[in-house]
Amino acid sequence: MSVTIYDIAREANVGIGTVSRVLNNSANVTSETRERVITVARKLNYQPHAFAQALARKRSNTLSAIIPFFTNYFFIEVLQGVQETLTTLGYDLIIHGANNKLQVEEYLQRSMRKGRVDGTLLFSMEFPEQYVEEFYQKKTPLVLVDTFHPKFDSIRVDNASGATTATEHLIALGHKNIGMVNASLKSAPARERLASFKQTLERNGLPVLEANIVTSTEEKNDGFSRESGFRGMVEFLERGVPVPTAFFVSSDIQAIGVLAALRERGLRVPEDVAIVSFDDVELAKNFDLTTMSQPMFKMGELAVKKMIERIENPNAPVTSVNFKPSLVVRASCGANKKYVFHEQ
Amino acid sequence: MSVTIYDIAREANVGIGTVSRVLNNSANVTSETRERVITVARKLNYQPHAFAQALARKRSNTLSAIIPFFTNYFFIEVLQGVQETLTTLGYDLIIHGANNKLQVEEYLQRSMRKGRVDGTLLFSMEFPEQYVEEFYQKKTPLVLVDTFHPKFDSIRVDNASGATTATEHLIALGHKNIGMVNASLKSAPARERLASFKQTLERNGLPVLEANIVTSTEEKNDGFSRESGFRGMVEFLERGVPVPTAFFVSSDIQAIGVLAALRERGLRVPEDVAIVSFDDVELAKNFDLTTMSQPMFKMGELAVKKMIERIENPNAPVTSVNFKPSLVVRASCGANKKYVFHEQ
DNA sequence: CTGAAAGCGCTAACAT
DNA sequence: ATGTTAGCGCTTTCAG
Repeated sequence: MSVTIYDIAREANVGIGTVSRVLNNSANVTSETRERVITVARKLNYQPHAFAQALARKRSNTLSAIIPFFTNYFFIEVLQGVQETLTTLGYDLIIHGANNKLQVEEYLQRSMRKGRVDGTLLFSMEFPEQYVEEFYQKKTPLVLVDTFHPKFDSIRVDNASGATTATEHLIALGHKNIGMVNASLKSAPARERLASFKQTLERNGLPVLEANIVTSTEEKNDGFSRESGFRGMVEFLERGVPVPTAFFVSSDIQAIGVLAALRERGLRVPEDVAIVSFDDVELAKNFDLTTMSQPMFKMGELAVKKMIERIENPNAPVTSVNFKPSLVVRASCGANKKYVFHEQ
Repeated sequence: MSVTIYDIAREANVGIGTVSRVLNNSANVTSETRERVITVARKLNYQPHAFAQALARKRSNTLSAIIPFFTNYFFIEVLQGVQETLTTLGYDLIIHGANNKLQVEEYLQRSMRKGRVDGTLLFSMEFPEQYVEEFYQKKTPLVLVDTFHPKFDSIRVDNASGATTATEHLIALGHKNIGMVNASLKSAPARERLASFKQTLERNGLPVLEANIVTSTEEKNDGFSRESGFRGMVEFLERGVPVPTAFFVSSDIQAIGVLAALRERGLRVPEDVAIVSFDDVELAKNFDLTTMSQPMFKMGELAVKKMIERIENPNAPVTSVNFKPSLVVRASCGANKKYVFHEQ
């Protein structure tokens, strides 16, 4: 069988209490006995039994993350931040991939299961209203990532700020007629990005033409997809209205579709049409997309920090932090001389 | 505090043993008392304490997966299969993202930590030789996914079969001069795909021209990247040799780069150059790539099944299953009339 | 400073 | 059929 503190205690001629004390670095142990215990533990290659610890400590040192398994991999990068941070803190991460609301609820249920996890992270999906009271009352540690609810801690991207920056960049480049290719309005980020886009236009004395805005009606991934961008732009071009000299696109993945549609029509990027998108996922680099970059890894790190704080202080006031995306200028906006990678 | 079997026992006027028995569906309980216990448990909203169970059962019902966090997301799809299957079996999944060998070793160490997990899944990375003995001796359940070691169970893609099918498809389409864009030879799949490509050519009486083979020397992700494909094809075109009428590309992601390089040179796909790639990740669909499809979700499912079998029978002979990829014909090979999506 | 003992919540062997 | 008891491995009083 595997080695326990009893084995160490026997071998080191001490009580198990002492062994536990040195293993946990708690005070009041002679450096002499401490040494002895440590030596024996190392010699025996002792490994603490996580569950026994969890049971005795009433704390599992593990978190769960409920993530959408279908998305554009934005969350994967955030998850990486979560996971690395957790590792340095000695926590483990259980993941639950959810593809629909039902599964989210099921996993939320599990999270309530006493003792299993110390807290849960919910990614990019709405927290179901019917669980609000329960989580709130029981003070189950919960941190929302890329989603929001006033009663729980959350970490988000400042869509308003990002859309504003993107639009202003296009305006600064001299564009007067700017369009937008948006995802489905079912998605909160899509709504927020649209609103700020319009406001920025107005604030700069530019007309807001509904004819220049295309909104996805696709179900899949709320229209944050390449096909959605492609079809959106194709439909737009068929409207026969004058083509704006620039477009703000609500995600990189859509922008890639937009690029294809534009090229099919013989329009060059950025010479004929400038593009600024949103997210800065790995692919954006490949397509030389100017885009609003989100500090995904950092968001993951912060999510963990918030969670730890919440676990340690269940009654602290709810916090919500918004990360302001930063503009990454590549070729698609035309600020640089380069052509867009795949359109050369 | 939360409700325990003691609470249920008291309320239902039975012993905790009985409560445990009905909760575990073990035999020998009057249906009358069973009813009573169940009713009380439900009324009290009893939730078993996972760690206490794990401690008593000496089984945690959780697995860990060590995954590369940087790859082309092939593993994400496999992971989804793993996760869903696990959920239906009542298992939990702890993930460890590793970006280098050191981290793999660290997580492997953790896996040995008694009691924490019942087994571990290692994805797409080599199992370090120095751990072989230890894992083998201790019979720590281990299943390798998309990687191989003779001493442990593994689930892989049959690269030889896939490369053969891909090459034969091109030959069947009438191509006589076929090139290959490969990833780094550091990667076993790349080596295997190359070998079968050559063999298939020979077997069909076609010449194997080294000048028609481009091999990536990129470190990052072993050359399985868009940039790698792009640069590879650009370099090839600069060699000035006659351009083959078809290419087998070792991954979808590289093929996307190849497409860009070809188009830059004014070569159309599939009219001037036909392409067949490998993987069938989400993007392949978007680019209308004819490719070798791997049943990723199924591989995940099977990995879990193998793991369960291994846990239940630690001494069973080691198994290794190879999934034969199947050809998915889209536009890039020219078998269909359609043009390649982004090149229209 | 340290040993002994009492749990943590549950399972399983042992009685009855 | 069901109650009782002894652990599972560890933490944490409580004495001394």
